[in-house]
Amino acid sequence: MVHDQLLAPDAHALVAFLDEHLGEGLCLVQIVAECEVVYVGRAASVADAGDFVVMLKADGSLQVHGYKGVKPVNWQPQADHVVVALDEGQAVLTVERRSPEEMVRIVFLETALVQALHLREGSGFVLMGSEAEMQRALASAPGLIEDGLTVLDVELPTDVGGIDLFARDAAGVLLVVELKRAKATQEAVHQLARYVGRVREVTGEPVRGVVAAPAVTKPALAALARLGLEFREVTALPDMEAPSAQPGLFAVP
Amino acid sequence: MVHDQLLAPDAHALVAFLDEHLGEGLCLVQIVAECEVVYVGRAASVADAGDFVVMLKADGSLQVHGYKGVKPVNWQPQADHVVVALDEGQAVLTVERRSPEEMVRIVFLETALVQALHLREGSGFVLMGSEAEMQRALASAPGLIEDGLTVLDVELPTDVGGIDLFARDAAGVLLVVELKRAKATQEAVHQLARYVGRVREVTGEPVRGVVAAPAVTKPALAALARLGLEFREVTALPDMEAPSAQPGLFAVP
DNA sequence: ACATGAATATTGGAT
DNA sequence: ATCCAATTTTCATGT
Repeated sequence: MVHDQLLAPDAHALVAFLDEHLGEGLCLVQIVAECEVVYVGRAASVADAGDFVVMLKADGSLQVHGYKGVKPVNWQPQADHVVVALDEGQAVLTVERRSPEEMVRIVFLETALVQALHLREGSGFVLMGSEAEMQRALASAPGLIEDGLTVLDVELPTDVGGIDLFARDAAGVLLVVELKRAKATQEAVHQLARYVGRVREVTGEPVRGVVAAPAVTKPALAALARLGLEFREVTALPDMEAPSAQPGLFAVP
Repeated sequence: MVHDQLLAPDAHALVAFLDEHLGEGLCLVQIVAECEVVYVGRAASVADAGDFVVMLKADGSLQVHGYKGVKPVNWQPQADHVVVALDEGQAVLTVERRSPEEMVRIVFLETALVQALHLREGSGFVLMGSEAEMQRALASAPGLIEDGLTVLDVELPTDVGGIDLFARDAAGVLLVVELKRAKATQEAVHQLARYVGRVREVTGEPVRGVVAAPAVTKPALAALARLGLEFREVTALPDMEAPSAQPGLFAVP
């Protein structure tokens, strides 16, 4: 897994190391160094000298990590051009990308460590509790929202956006459902209001609107009331207090 | 910068290493290993055995990186609880967090490398081209949007959200500006329409609406036309074709 | 290539 | 603590 490693290389050694390993197949290269980072593209930024972990993956993605946070200080997704060179005695890494046109340039002032890793691809990954999954679950069991619902459509496109769930209630009234996998905010309410308004215009029928989410913010609930819309609590994941729901998977000892 | 390092440690050695270094001050710990990762919280996920780089920062944030992409396979921002233990002969790392309640659990099957780094905090970081900066620039030079504008307010709160820029045009007509630092989409148009509608209701005056952005999507432009709203091109960054705009900073040889 | 919308979004700021 | 809005959002997906 650890392919190669160099402690405290000088600029020449660093450049040679990167030249050798950057082109390689499934190689992840890391550099721990004091460096300066400049970014120009969608925005522009300058990071003065500091200690960072620079991570270069085989797909051309770059990230520069500081001492805190999940988010890198600087990054570049899927760059098409990675160049390393000696410039005035210092190793300089330039990562470029077309579309959008942007660039990260890293000057290595003092390198503590450079290493090349070989990461075999993980075999399987499963995620549960996405909004897409919620949508499927509710479409096949609309009683979770309300008894007597008949689902007419899922992800129904309108000229103001796609309606998550479109149905008719037990009384035959049209119902638009806006789905959120996390706590619903005012934005969700505005979205719903837009859809409901459009459906009313198009059909000429009365239309109910429901935000379905595990929770609502207080202002969002007030906005719903003001607009004559509704909230229904729906959870994205099976209740973890009830371990029988998904035996094995959620049983974390 | 490289505080400590262990190649191919067994489970005991790994646990001891982590116990020693995880508590330490400004310490970033990395583990390169074949492992399994389980996450339960806002959603839930399982990653089967694969090679990953696990990064633990001093602030309690965790990320698990695979062979590609800027985004980690699994992560946890600012966890409050990090525990490492031996479980059936294997090192197991558990990272927990309250609010929201969630957890990542990593079982290390075969560890290639563990290292503790000490990253001194970077001294300075400057970002240019944010929307906030655009707002300040336009507020102090509204002529960039249109001649004769008088700015009435910035970030004006209404009950349907905050208006980026509120002004009166040369003819004295109210004008609502929705600002976007990147290409404006239909979402921006809907937002603007909402603000304009609300301001019309409240003031009873005619109100113009403008999306100001470096570009618009074609559907968004159509929506603007349909709603009687306008688009104005405004760039977030000084033109990089004109290197004199910001001498030095944008001059990347 | 363009446009849209979700995300375990993360993060910072305001209330 | 809660809520909102920006983000170099990234990323997958559909057209």
